[in-house]
Amino acid sequence: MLQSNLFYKTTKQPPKDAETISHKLLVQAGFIDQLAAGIYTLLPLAFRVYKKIEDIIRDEMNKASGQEFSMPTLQPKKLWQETGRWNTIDPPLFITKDRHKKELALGPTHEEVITKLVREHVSSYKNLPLYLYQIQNKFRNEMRSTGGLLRVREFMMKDLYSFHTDEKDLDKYYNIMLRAYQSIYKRCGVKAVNVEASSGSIGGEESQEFMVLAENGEDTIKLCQKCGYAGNIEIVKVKICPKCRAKLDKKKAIEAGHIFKLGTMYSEKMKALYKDINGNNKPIVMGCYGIGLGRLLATIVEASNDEKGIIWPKEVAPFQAHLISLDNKKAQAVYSKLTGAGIDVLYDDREDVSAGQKFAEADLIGIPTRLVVSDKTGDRVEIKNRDNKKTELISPEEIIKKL
RNA sequence: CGGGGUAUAGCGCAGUUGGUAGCGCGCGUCGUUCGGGACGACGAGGUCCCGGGUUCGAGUCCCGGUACCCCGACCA
Repeated sequence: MLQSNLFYKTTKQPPKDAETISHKLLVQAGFIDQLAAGIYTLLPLAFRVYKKIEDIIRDEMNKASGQEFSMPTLQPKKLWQETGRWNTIDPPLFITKDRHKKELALGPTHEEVITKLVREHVSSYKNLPLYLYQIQNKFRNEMRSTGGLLRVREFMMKDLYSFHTDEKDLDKYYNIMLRAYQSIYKRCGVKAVNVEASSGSIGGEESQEFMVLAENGEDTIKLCQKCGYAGNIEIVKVKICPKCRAKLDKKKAIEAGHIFKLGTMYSEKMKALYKDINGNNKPIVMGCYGIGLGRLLATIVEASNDEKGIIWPKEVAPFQAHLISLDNKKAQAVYSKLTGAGIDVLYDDREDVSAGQKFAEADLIGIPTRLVVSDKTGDRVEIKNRDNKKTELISPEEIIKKL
């Protein structure tokens, strides 16, 4: 990609209203644009990162036997009245009306829709277990949006729902999801701790949140340094670890994912039943597993930056390498070699921009590998990683091997 | 929804006692620069958030709205 064609714009000054580091950097580096409170456009740079995160999540869900599909955003009131959540869900629903004055909600989550679907398609224990997921826009009528992409009113979310004959089978799959989630955060380059949590208005029996330690976190967790136990302060009121009795540390964290054992609360209310081996009707046992993609993107920035800008972890970076040209004739040849080898390169081909500005922008954007071609580099290329200062002169062929 | 703030050029801001709007960045043209956000000259760019009111005159004072941000409660 030629940088002269890339739709982006960097600024020296952070936006006036930005408080969190991810909000500042994502705006300054030209990744996002605010449309209204809690509503953001993902510009091409951010969209590239978003797609990488989506691919990782999709890969992990598929490995865990999830089947991807897509449910509607518009959800009829009638369905939500079956669970009683039309009026009680918090944050409240975004409600709209069709031309016949029928009320519809913009989906904040899909327990109702999927339970309706599954009760029609599943009738026997032979149809279970079942794992379905989607990656789709969610709408939440929050009282207040905060911190740029950290809490918004419209966002992309992966939600997987699992259906089982009994609690034991749910427990088994819940642990598979737990590991899949840990793998997602690891691949996205952030350290997440899973903590015991309260289930909020989703409800259910047990839930765990995945917390990324960060100054700007809205949550506080209690962490045991000795045995690794962690819990949200919403439920852990004690000062001493319930597992090993060591002292608990309080830490600020961002909730980057949440998984729930729903049990039979939805299936009972909505009559989602299956016949067991003896021909008896039983409520389907359910679990749900959610992760917000935009929040994860911002969380990565919160966890990985320096005074100059963002430092993207390799697997989610918008480009593999940032080729900076201080000599276009030579750089063009390097660019052709790299793209010919299938490497995704952002090539700063601009001729009317100073070297200093190119470097400053490169640091701000945060692509992990920086390549420079100039009259000083001879027939080689200077390579430098975003997260350290060491530079090295190597041949284009060696770069292809390294990347 | 309760409390606190802000609103002036694309962005960040200044604007004195009420006298008809300016700075920095960015943008355009030209020239000089060219390895850490270069410099000069010229230039374009305004519903001073909206609606009323006071006044000879309102960015500025008064009243009423709206939007956005922060703290609280809730969430991925």
